[in-house]
Amino acid sequence: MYTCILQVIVVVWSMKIESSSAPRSLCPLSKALELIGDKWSLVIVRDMCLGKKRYGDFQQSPEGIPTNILADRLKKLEEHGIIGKRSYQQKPVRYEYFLTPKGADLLPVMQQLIIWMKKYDPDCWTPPEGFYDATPESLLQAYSEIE
Amino acid sequence: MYTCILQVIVVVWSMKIESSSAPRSLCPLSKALELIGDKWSLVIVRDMCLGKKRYGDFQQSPEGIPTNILADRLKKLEEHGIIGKRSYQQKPVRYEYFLTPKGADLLPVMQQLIIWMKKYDPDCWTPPEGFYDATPESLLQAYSEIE
DNA sequence: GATTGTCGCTTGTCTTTTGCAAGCGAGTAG
DNA sequence: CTACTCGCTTGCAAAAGACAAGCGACAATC
Repeated sequence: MYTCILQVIVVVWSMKIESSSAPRSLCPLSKALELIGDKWSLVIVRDMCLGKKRYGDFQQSPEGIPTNILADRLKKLEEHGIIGKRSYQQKPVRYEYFLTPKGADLLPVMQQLIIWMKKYDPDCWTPPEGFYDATPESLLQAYSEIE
Repeated sequence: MYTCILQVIVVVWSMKIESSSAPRSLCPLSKALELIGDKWSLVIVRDMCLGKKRYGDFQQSPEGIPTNILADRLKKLEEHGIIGKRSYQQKPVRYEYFLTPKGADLLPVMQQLIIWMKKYDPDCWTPPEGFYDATPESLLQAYSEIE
């Protein structure tokens, strides 16, 4: 009897711990929003499109992302395969971040968001030259040229 | 002296009350995320694209949006001109919601999000026939055909 | 005509997330 | 030895979110 109750508790707990909980639905829009539907994730991806790589780079963006949120988002974006990291020095070991193909493929989403916002809020900034012409492939190309 | 302090308090308060606070930056992506960068807003817009109009319709979506969040988002989306509402009955007065041109123009954003998610998570649902071919204009057209 | 039910919310309460500031460890520079 | 940088982590208060219950204005039913 009590054993049974304990088992239920354990199961409920393990459900909370393992695999970041079940999706709300299998709708692709809803699932996408569960991954990147917040105010900061795409700002970080934007910065990476613009060539930023390091923790300090992201911190210096004009939006002023809180440092604990930045650390959390970098971890989640990596868990979801949107970004990757590699160490750029030992002693102490430090990492720089880069877009994976999955992350680069978010470019069309951001382009559409920007087109939409520019249309209804003309005061906001104009993206850098060639931004609308960029493709996920051209972003990844930029990485391979560096190495 | 005390008058001065009171003035300061009034100014700070009025800054909080008027116009929903200053944007983090004028970057169009960042501003767009401040409007619709959350897990629920685009789910509601999606439902409206699919022809849902009423509070109860939105509640019945498979994601199960909490009712207070739904009320809050409908209010905010209306404040930002993304949706509108009109009464469909008196006694008691009840409203139904519809996409404005600004709201309908979010369709390309959602289409790109869905393309992205389908590419990296093939298990999720396939959108209804003709979804990718729809345009903001065709969504608004649907409204005018009803009346 | 009292009761039950529906619709579109609002309210209360608790939990989670966010924002801000401070701290910290492993180094380098002076 | 002290000061400083970088990339975080920790602590805490405030805001937002989730869940359940309630509510007002009616329509339908008993």
